[in-house]
Amino acid sequence: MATRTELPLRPSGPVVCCAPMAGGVLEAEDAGQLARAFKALGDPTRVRLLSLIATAEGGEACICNLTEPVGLSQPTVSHHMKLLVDAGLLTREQRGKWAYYTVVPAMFDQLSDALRLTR
Amino acid sequence: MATRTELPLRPSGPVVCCAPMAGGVLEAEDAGQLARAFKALGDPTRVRLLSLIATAEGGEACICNLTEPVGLSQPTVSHHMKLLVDAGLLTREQRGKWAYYTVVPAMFDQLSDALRLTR
DNA sequence: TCGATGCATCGACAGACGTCAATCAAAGGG
DNA sequence: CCCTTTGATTGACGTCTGTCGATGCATCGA
Repeated sequence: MATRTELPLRPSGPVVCCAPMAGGVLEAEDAGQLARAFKALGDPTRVRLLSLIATAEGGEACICNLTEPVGLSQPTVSHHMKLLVDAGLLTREQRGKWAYYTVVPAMFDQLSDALRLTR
Repeated sequence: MATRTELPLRPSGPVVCCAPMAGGVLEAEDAGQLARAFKALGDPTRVRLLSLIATAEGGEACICNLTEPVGLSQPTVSHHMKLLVDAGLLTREQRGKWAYYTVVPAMFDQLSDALRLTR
């Protein structure tokens, strides 16, 4: 395809996402991929959850560590976490009774690059 | 803690977005600022519009240049453009009959930085 | 002055979203 | 084995969002 002036899409990347944004005009599919990820970031609660996890000891946190800080019910927090995992921003690992969540740096890198207008 | 892995925001940007976030977890207000901007990016049509403008001749475009590429009605395109302007991602300038839209690089820089986990 | 053009606004509507209480499922501990 | 703990799922709710057609408001050309 002719589109590839910037915000390149790594076909071989570990994470499936994103070919933006100032290069050729983004086609519908690429725009959809990007928008899906950004939509997950478009809620203040989810931004706080990500911030909490990223700054937590060991870079991980379980639901029980997150419910109180954000001041929402446990089902709501679980709901947001699922969205973040589905968006590829977090990974989930079950250890015993607890579910530990960790950020996916590669995804953040890709999104960060997607917003860079200059090469 | 020692390594500052967080979702930071540059407080010194020329664009009004996002208060300085003192050291650790993002507070509610800061998270809200960030989320507002990302929410504007959370729609495929808006991502395409931004891409179209960023790659356009002279870095600007009017509604009439955007309606056909995205395949939506003029009112809908105007609606999206207003959201993008309100989010600080675009500026609008009326010249004669036409309204020209341009991207705001500083805002993209800020958001890009906010997604960087490593300092 | 009149008609055409470019956009914004309005009103409406279907679908998506954020939230909660209630419930369910699995893992540990006694 | 129960009973507690942790977290996911379900069902319901009010609100927000994306889209359109119709309309209003400037600006320009004739």
